[in-house]
Amino acid sequence: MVTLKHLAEQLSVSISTVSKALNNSDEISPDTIERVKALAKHLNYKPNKLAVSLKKSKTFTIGVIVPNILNHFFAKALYAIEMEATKHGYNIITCLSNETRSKEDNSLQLLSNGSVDGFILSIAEETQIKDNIEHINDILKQNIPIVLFDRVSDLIACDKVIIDDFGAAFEATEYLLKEGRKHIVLIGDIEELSVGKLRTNGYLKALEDASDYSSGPEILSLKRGESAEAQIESLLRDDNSIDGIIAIDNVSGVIALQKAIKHKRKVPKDLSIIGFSDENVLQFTDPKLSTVSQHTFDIGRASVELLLARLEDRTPKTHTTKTIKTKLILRDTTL
Amino acid sequence: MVTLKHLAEQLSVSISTVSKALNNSDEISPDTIERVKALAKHLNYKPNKLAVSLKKSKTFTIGVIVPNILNHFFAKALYAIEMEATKHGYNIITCLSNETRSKEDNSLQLLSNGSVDGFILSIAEETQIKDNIEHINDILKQNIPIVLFDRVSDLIACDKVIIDDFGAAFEATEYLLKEGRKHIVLIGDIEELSVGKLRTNGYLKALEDASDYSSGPEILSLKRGESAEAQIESLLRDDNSIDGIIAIDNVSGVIALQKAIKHKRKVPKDLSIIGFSDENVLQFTDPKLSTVSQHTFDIGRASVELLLARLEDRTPKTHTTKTIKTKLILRDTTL
DNA sequence: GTGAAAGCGCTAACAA
DNA sequence: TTGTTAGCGCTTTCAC
Repeated sequence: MVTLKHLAEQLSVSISTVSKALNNSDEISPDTIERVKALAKHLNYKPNKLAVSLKKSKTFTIGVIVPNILNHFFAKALYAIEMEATKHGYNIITCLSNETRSKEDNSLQLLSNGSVDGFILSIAEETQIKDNIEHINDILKQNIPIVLFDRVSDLIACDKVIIDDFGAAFEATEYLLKEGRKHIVLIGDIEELSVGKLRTNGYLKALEDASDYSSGPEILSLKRGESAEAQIESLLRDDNSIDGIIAIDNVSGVIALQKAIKHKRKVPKDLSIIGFSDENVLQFTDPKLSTVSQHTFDIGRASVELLLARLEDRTPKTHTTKTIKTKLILRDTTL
Repeated sequence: MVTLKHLAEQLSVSISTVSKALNNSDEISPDTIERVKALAKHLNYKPNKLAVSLKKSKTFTIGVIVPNILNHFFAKALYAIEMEATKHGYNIITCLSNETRSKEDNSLQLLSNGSVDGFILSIAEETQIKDNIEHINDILKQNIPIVLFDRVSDLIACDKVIIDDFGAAFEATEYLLKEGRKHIVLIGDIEELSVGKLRTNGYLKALEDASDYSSGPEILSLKRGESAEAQIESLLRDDNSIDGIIAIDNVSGVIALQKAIKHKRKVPKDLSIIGFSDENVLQFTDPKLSTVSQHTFDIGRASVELLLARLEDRTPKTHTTKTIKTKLILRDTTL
C-alpha cells in the first residue's frame, strides 16, 4: 500500500507537504502540488480511509440495519439508501436483524465503536412486539444519530421516515366502498407491527364512516406457523360473498389474486383486490394488482437525507418525522 | 467515546496495562485484569474499531459488490453472505454496481484503500458484455483477494463460486424431452452473461442429443427495451404447438406461467414450464413453478468461506472454483 | 513555501 | 507485573 511517507521519500519532501499538496493547500507552491499529484497518480496512491477516519473522527459510513432483506420492500429501501449514500460520498455497512432483537442489538453494539457515523434502522419484529427498545435508546444516548424508517416507535426520540399508513388504508377501503363493495375483508400478517396496526385502523375507520355498509369489519390475521396460501385460499373458497380484499402486507394481495384466479372468481368484476407494496413487487401477475404504492425509493432517500442533515448539524435540536406520500395505484384488480 | 486513556486515568495505571488487561494478557495480574474489566464494563467501553484496524492492518470487513439487489437472487446471496460473515465476526460493506462497469470500478477503488480485507463480487452486466475486467485485476494486483460468484470471467484469476449452469439447463431440457415434449422453447434475457451462455448451451446440447426430437432449437431472447411480458405473451399466443418452456433467468418462467394461465393453456398437461431460480422467488403462483434451484444460500456461504480461507492463508497458492450443485425441483408445472 | 511535531486510539516490543 | 515507547497513516498547528 502506497502511503504519504512513500511519496514524501520519493520526492524528498516532508510528509506534511505531501498531505497539504494533495489537499490543494495554498500554503504549497503550485509547482510542488503538481509534482506530488503526478507521483501520487503514477503510484496509484489512495489515502488510507481508516487513518483519515480515525484522525477526523468521521467515517463517512452509515450503518444500515434492516429486518429482512428477502422482503422486497426492504431490498428496495436498501437500494435507495445505497444510491443516496453513495451520491453523498458515504458507504453503507449492512446488517440484517432477521427480525430478532438480539441481532439488532448486536449489530448496533458492534458498529457503535467508531465504525459508523450514524444508523438507519427499521425495527425488528421481535423488538416491536416486546416494545423493548432500550438498546436503541442506548445508542442515541451515546450521541450517535439514528434515523428510523417504516417501523418506528414512539418510545424513541429521533428522526423518522414513515408513510401515512392509516390514511393509505383508509383511502383504499374507501375506494372499494365507492365501488359498491358489500363485504370487504382485510388480510395481513403484520398486525403486531406499528404499520400493521395503523393500516388496520384505517380500514376500520373507513368502514365505520360508511353509512350504508352493513356487514361488519372482517380481518384475516394470518397465523405464522401455517401456510398463508392455505389460509387465504380457504377464506375465498368458503365465502363467496366476499367482494373486496385489502391486503396490508407485501404479499397477501398477490396470493389472494392467484387464489381468486384459480377459483375462477371474476376479478375485478365480482371481487376487487388492493395490495400494499411498492410498485414492482411481484409485478408479473395478470391481471396486475392494484396497490397502495409506498414509494419505497423515496423512503430510503429521505432517510439518508435526514441522517446526513443531522450529521452535518443542519437540523434543529428537535426531531423530524417525515411522512412520505402514498398513492393508490389502480391497475387491473379494481374497477 | 470512552478510550483506553480514560480507563487508564481512572485506574491510575498505564494505557498499555489497560490494553493488555482487556486482552487477557498473562502479563497482567488477575487482580488488575478484574479491576480494568469492571470499569470498562461500567463505562461501556468499546475498543475503537478504526484504531484497531489501522494498527493491525486488518479490518474484519468484506466489501460486497452486487449488480442488482432488486433481483431476488442477489438479495438472497447478500443475505447468505451477511449471515456467514457475521458468524465469523466480519462486517460487510455493500455496494451496488447497478450493472454498470463504472460504478463497479468506483466501488472497488473506494474500498481498496484499507476499508476492507477483501471483496466478494458478481460481475456487472456491462462489464461482462464488454469483457473489460481490468479494474478487477487491478485490485488483485494490489494483493487484495476477491471471490467471484455466479457471474465470473476466465480472464480473472481468483477464487470463484458458480453453479453448473450448463448441466442444469441440460438436465431440465432432458426432463422435458422425457416427458415427450415436441416443441421446447428457451426464454431468457441473460444471453450476454456467462451464465446465460452456459445455460443456453446446455439446452442446445440436450436437444442435439435427442434423436427423436424433430423441431430445432428455438430461443426467445428478450429484448431489453421492450416488455418481457408482451414478448412472452405473443410467443404463447402465436404458436399453439409450444409444449415446453425452459426459462433461464429469474422471472421469465413466472411470466410464462401467468400468460399460459391467462390463455387457458393446460399446465402441465399441454405445456410444461421450468424456471431458473432459487426456491422461493415468486413463490405464490398457483400452480407452483417447477425450477432449477440454484441453492443461493450455499453460493453466498461458500463465497465467504473461500474469502476467509484466503484471508487467513488457509488456501493453496492456486485458485479454487467451487461448483454448487443445482437441483431440478419438480412442482406443479411439469408432469 | 516547507517541515517538525503532536495526536486520533490502539497494540506490542522492550525496558524496568 | 507494570510502564515506556514507537508506530499504524493521516491531518493540522505552529515554527522556520
